[in-house]
Amino acid sequence: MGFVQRTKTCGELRAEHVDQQVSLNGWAHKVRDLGGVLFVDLRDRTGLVQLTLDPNLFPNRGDIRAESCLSVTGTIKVRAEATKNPKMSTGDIEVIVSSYSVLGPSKPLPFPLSDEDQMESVNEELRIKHRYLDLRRPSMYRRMAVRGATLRRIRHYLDQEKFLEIETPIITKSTPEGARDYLVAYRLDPGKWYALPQSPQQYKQLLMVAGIERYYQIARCFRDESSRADRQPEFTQLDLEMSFVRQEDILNLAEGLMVDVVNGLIDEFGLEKDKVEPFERMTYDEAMYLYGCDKPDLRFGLRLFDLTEAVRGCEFGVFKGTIESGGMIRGVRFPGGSKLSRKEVGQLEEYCKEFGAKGMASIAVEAKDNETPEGSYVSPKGLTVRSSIVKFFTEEQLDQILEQAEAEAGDLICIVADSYATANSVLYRLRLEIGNRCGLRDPRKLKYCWILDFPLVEWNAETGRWSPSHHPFTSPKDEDLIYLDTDPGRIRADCYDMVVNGTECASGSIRIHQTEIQSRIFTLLGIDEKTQQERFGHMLEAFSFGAPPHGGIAPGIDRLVSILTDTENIREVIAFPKTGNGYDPMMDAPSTIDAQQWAELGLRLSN
RNA sequence: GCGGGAGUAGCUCAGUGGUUAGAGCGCCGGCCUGUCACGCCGGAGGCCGCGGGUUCAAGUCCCGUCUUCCGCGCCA
Repeated sequence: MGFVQRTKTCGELRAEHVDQQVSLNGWAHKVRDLGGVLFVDLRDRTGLVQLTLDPNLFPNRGDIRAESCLSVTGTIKVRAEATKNPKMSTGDIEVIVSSYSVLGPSKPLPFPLSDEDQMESVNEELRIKHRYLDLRRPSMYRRMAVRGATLRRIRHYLDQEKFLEIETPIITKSTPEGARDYLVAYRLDPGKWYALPQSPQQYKQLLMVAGIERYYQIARCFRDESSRADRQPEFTQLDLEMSFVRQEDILNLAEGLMVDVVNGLIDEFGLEKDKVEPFERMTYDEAMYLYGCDKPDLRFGLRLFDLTEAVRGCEFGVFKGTIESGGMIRGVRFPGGSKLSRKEVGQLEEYCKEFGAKGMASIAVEAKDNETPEGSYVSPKGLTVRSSIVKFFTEEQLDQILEQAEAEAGDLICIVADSYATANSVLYRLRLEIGNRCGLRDPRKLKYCWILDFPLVEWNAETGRWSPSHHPFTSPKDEDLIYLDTDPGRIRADCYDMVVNGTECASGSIRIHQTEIQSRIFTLLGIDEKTQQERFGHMLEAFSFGAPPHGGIAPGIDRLVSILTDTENIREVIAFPKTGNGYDPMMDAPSTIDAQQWAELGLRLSN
C-alpha cells in the first residue's frame, strides 16, 4: 500500500526544525475541534506533537478521530509565545498540516487512552482483552521498553562474561515432584504426555555435563498453580549455570550482573531509584530470627526481638503456657503505635490472627511526664508503660522487655506467643504492615541482600516426607553430609536467594554432580530406586560420565521489571498477560477443540 | 480448596426497599479561529453480571452461581 512515510518522529521535533517540511506517521491521540481551527495531538512511540489544520483546506476532517492511524505532511512553525505548552517537550512548535491521509480508521474506543490518570482505574480484564490498545499508552510502552532494555543489558553483560545463550525445549517431560505441570498430549502414542518446563533446570545441568561451562537463557517457565499479583502461569527467568565454580563465584557474578543492569537502567530511563549498593548477606537462620522470614525487607529496621528469657517465670498465663510447651515469646515494635486507640490495636490483633496467631499482646510505651500516675513503673531510661498485661511482670522483667525491644517513647510493643515458626510468620507480616503504616518502605530504595545456608530439606507433615527446600538437585554442604542418615533436617545446602525490598528475586544453588550423592538425596526424599530411574535416570547416568562441579541461579525478570517500574503486579510488565484463572480474554484461551482433534489425540472426557 | 472487595450507560462511578435508575467523560447533531482536561447548546444510549427466592413493591434484602481483583493454602 502506498502511503507517505515519516521523515521525522513526533517526539523529536523542536524549534530548531522551524520551517522544515516533515512527514509523520502515528495515531491521533487527542482531537480538539474549535471550528475555525482543528488541533490534533499526533502520537508515535517517541512522543506527542500538536498538528494544526485549517478547516478551509480540509472540509471533511471528520475522519480524524481518536486513535485513527495517520500519515501527515506539514511545516514546522514556532508557536506564538502565549500559545506554547510547557507541559509538552514539543510544546514550543506545531505542525501546520498541508496534507494527511487516514491509514487506519478507528471505531470509538472501549476505554479512553488519552488520559493516563483515568486509566489506572479501568477494569483490567477489559484492558487485557484489548491489550493492543492498552499497549499504545505511553506508560505501557515505557514498561515494555524497560523490560526490553533489561534483557538487552543482561545479554550484553553475560556476553562479556563469556556466557553462551542456548535454547532448551519447551515440550519436555513431566516432573511431578514440583509444581503442577502444564501437559501436552502426544498424538503418536495416545496416553503419553509432554509437559511444559517449570524451569530448564535439568537441561542446564546436562549442558554443564556437556562441557558448555557457561550457559544462560531468557527462559519461559510454566507452572499450573494459582496466580497472585506477582505470579503468572507463564513467567520469564534469566536462567544461568556455570561449571567449575563455588558458591562465592556465582554470588559475585549474579551480584555484579544485577548491579550493572539495574544501575544502567536507572540511568537510561531516569528511574526514580537510588543506585544499588553492594548486597548485604545473612544466613537463613539469621533472617528467620531477625525478620521472621527468608526474604526480609531491609529498607527499614524494626527487627524482631525475643522476650522468652525476659519474661520467663512471669505470671501471665498465655506466656507461661507457651514457654512451658516449648514456644517462644517474640515481638516487634511499632513506632508511634502508642497513640493507637483500643479499637485500632484490636484491628492489629485481628491482622495477626489472619496469619495464624492466637492473639497479640501489646505494651504502649511513653516518656514519664507530669500526667504519669504516682507509683507507676518507670524504667531506668525514664519510660513508662501502659498495658493490660503489665501487672503480670516484675520491674526487672519490664526493664528487660524494654531493653530487648529497644523501645522508645511512643512505641507500641507488639508481642506474639507461639511456636517459633508461627510467631515468626505472624511477626514477619506485622513488621511489613508497620513498615507500610510508618512510611518506611521507601519506593526510591532498592535494598538487595543474599540469604545463604538454607536447610537442604524440610519436613512435610502432610506427606510425612522430607521435601527439598529448593529442589532435589541442590548440593548439601560437604561438612553437613554426615547428618544425611541421622538428622537430615540439620543439613545446610549450598543454596542462596537474592532478595530485594522483601521480594525473592533470584534463587540458586550449587548442584549435586555425583551419581551416588544424587541417588542418596532422592532416597531421602522418598523416591525409590525404580522411580529414580524412571524419572531421573538420564541425570544419574549423565553424572557418571565425568560431570563437572557446577551451579547456577535464576533471577525472575517479571518481578525485577515490576519493581523497577513501580507497578503493583507483574501483569503490568507483561505484554499479553492472563487473568487470575489463567484465562486470556483477548485470545479467548483456553478454548474447546474440535472433534477431530479429540480423536487424533485418542482423548475423551470421562463424564 | 478458603477468606475479603467488586460487578449499574462505551469508560469511571453515585444510587436510604417506594414515581419514568442518575452524574462526569466518551459517542451523535449544531455552534465556535489558539486550544492543549477547549468551550457552549441539544440528543441517543440501561437484561442494574446471571438464576432463584422474600415482598404489595427489589439495582437495593436472602440463597445460589459466574467473572474479576487482593490475600491464604498451593507455588520441589
